[in-house]
This record gives sequence, structure tokens and C-alpha cells, in this order.
Amino acid sequence: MPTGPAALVEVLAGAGVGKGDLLAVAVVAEVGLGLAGHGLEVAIEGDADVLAAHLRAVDAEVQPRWVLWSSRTAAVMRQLGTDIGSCWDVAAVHRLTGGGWRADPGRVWARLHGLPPDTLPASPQRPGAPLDLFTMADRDQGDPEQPVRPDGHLRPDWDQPGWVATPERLARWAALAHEVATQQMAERAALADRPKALLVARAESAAELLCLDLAAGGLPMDRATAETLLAEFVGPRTHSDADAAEQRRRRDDEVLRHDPHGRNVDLRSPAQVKSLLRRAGIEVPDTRAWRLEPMVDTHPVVPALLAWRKAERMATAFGYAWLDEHLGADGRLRGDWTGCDGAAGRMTASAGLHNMPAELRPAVMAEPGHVFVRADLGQIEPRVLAAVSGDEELARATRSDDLYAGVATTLGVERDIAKVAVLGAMYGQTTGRGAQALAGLRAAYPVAIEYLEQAEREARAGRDLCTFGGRRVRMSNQGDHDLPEVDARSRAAARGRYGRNAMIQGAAAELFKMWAVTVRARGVTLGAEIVLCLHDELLVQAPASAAAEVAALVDDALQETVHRWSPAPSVRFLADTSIVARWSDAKG
DNA sequence: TGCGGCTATTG
DNA sequence: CACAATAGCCGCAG
Repeated sequence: MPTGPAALVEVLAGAGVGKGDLLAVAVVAEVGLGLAGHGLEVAIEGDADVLAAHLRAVDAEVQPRWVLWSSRTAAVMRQLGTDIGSCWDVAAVHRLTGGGWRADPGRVWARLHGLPPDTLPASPQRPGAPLDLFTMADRDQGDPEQPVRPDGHLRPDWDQPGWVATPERLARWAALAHEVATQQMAERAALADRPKALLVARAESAAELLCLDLAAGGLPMDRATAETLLAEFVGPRTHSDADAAEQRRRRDDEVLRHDPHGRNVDLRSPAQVKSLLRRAGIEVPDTRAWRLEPMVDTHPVVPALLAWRKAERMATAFGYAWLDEHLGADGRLRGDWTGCDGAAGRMTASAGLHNMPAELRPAVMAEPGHVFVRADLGQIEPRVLAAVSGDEELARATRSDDLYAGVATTLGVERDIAKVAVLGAMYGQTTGRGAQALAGLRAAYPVAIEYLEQAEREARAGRDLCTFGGRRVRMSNQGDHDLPEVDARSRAAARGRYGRNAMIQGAAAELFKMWAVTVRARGVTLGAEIVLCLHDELLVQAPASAAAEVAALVDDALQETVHRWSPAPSVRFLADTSIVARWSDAKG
């Protein structure tokens, strides 16, 4: 065991571990850390300071690509003061290659070794499995000090938080992660028809690190502004239950006074609202806003109800309780982030970060001395379609800033028609004006349309799909036995739409994440901090003095990303980038 | 208490 | 009113 960080660095260098080489790490604060790579297996014992010093030294001087079982390891490293820039995240790559969301070590190991999932031993990740581990089978499953059991599965207790770690066990655990990562890498490199599979795997790994940043850092939000806006929409903050009930009653009354039986109507109950509308002479199958919108003039209860819905929504989902729960004393709004959503692979966020009403966005404000660089990708989905399908004619349309205008000219229709037609084709729309224009689209862009229809056919048949970057989209278990037989056709159609769209949404997510992690990596030295990712939009906080530089970096990062990711150099992508004080500020 | 349905918000 | 997500409340089954 090397004594001290300098000695450790020397040992690693002596074994040939250099910049960018895979080096696996497993660490438990106050216990130790294990490192593995290039045939090396190193165990370091020590308290948090000792571990922190070793990690810092290796990261700074060796600059490896850290191999992690999952980003939880990166979170521990961050707590110890080492914020890593790149990694190979075994769990993230498993989700990419295997589809689905579960990616605990036992499952990853089982898939790579061809062990059927239904033989996985019991664990908190798999509560339904036969209880062989914690009951009687320890004897039958060999030496507990060996992480691999005689039956080939990983011992699930090795991955448990309650497992009393030793530095030696951590080194073994790291060695297994390294082995798995090497297999994953070979597997992705072997995907002959997915030349970007390795590139995307590295980007997805880095995206997990970005998610840690986003969760820890949060979104700058000015509390005073937020409270002012809330007061405007839902009234002042209440300080007692009676107060709150009174405020609620007053809000309800604005609607109920239009109804003779209003006293006993619960506006939160769709069925009772339907009855209320019936008394006003309005018969509707449901009470959604878009359905009631055309009837605002038929009876005063309708506009009152729509206004009530708006305020009720703001008060319950984005009211003072939401603010108190998620906005920290430091003025940062924090939620949980996931790097991929289990479907097509977009990032997700909780705490309202992805669906905050536009009316609250003025409260999202850069901190003193800082600005936001806000950038969003224009018309990313049809551009992605042009890229991944290789449709030369659609690629020609991407050369224009406004793709839909070009499509409209080609099709000889209005721009609005062209837009709904293109979007409808990507979503699988079968009715309305978009569907009518589909024939024109097929004639003008046969390659792109065939790409979508091929995906739809595969999906309808229940076969898994694979995005351009090599994300598997599981169709095999997609809602097959939850509805009666009568709906078989509509379920097949739904699967078709889902699959058709997943190929586009998924590839767009790959491109977006690669862009985001490139900005993250390049922006560090300028003090740029990504504070929000929103599917096609990046919000970066930067020191005001570096605003122009960061804005240029964001644009350069996009072109670099496109150059590396896109299969078709002729397809153009563009970002609308602006420097603003508030998220809501006008572009420019 | 858990879960599906309804509703609203975002890209 | 298609594709994806998070989230709250209601009504019903257990």
C-alpha cells in the first residue's frame, strides 16, 4: 500500500496509468478507497482528509477517466473535495446499452455475463426475488469475502450502504467496476452500425456528473421577486389554517356565485365541475381548459372557472409551500436530477424546475456580479431527423435559420401547415391538417419519412429500437397486459407513435447532453456554471466580466458537438444565445 | 394507504 | 391535443 498521495501517483504512473486512462474508484468516507486499473488494485485506508488528499492528487496529476459504479461515487468524491470532470459511469452506460432504468451492479454484471435477470439474488433493488441471501444460502454461495458467488452473480450485500467496507474490499469492488467498464466499452465499440456509441457513452457519463452539479448548485432565484409574483397571482401568504381556508373560500366563490347550487360544489372534483357546467347549459366530455376555451362567451361561469384553475394551480403546485420547500436560504432552487428518463433518455428534474410557469420566470435572476447566458437550440427535432435519417433534401432545409419556411416553399403550403406537418410526422399524428400534408412530406423527403415509418413498424411489432447514438428503447414490455383485448389496435398504434418519436427525441437528447457537458467542461476556467438544462435550452450563470466569452463558448461548444456527433456534415444546427439578467428577459 | 384518472405546466 | 416529463387532488379499491 503506497504511503501518501505522492507515492500513490508514482505507483499509478509506474503502472502506466496516464491521462484519460480508465481508473476505477470505490470510496466510503472515513473507511478508505480502492483504485483499480492497468492490472493494479490499490487499497488506501484513512480518514476523510487522507482520502481527500489522495483523490485530489490522482485527479490533478494522473487525470484519469474515473470509472464509477454510479454517480453516487462521484457524489462522495465531491464531498471529499474532488469534483471530477469526466468519468465512465457504469450505470449510465448500462441504461444506454440495455434500456430501462434499473442499473445496480448486480444487474449490470448479470447482463454482461449472460445471466438471466430472473436469477438475480434478492436485494433492495429486487425485493421480489427468492430470499436466498439473507436467509440460509450464505453457506451455499461461497466465501462472503469474494464478491462473485459460485453461481456467477455478484453478492448483493457488497453494494449495500450497510455493508461494512474495508479498503481491501473497496479495491476489489473497484476492480470489478473496471472489468465491467472494459466490457461495456468493448460492447459499444463493437456496435458497427452505431459509430458514435462510445462518444455518446462518455457524454452520458459526464451528464451524470452534470446532474450532481445541478442538484447541488440549484437555480438562482430571487425570493423577494418570487413572493411578489405569487402575491399577485394567489394573494398574500396566509399564517393560519383558518386564514388559508378563508382565502380558498373567497377564490371558490368567484366561480360558485355563477351557479344556483354552488354552495356544495367542489371545484377540485372534475365530476362536480361537469355537473356545474351542465347546469349552465354546457355539455362536455371532460373539463380541460382547451375544451372550455371556445366557450368563454357562452356563460360567465366558464371564464371564472378557467381563472380559478390558473390560480388554484399556482397556489397548490407553485405556491408558498413550494417556495419554502425548494428555495434555499442562499437563493437557490434545488431539485433532484436524473440524466435520462428511462424512455428516450431526456434529462428530468423535480421541484418544478422543468415545468415552472412562465409567469414565475422573472424571479429567476442572476446573482450580483453575474449574468445568465441563455441559449436554446432552434428547431432541434426536425434538424435531428435530417441528421439521423440522412435525408439530403431535409438537410438542405436545415441550412436556413427557419427550417419550416424552407419546407413550406418545397411543399407549396403556408409555413404553419408545414410546421404542423413536420411535427405531426415526428409525433405520429394521424388526423388534422398535419396528416393531410403528410403525402407531400413523403414525396419531398422520402428518406426521412421512411426512417420514421421504419421505427413505427418495429415499435408496433414490439421490437426494441436503437437511437442513432445507441440508446436502446425498450418496446418488449410496453403496456401489453394492462388493458382489455379490445384495445389491442389502439395500443399498437400508441406504441408506434411512441417509437417513432423516441428515435427523434432520444437522438436530440444525446446531442443536447453532449453540448451541455462540453459547456460544463470548457466553462470551468471562466467561472461558468450551468444552472438549468431544459431539453433544448441551457441556462449558464457566469461572472458579468466573462459574459461575452461564455456566450461565445456556448456557441462554439455547439458547433464542436455537432461536428463530433452528427453523421451528416450538411445538417446545420443553431443556438439562439443571449446575455440576460433574468431568465425571462427578451432574447437578443 | 395505494393507485388510476383528471388536470395543468413545461419542452 | 399527437411525444416526453413532474405534480397535486379526487375517488375508489383493499
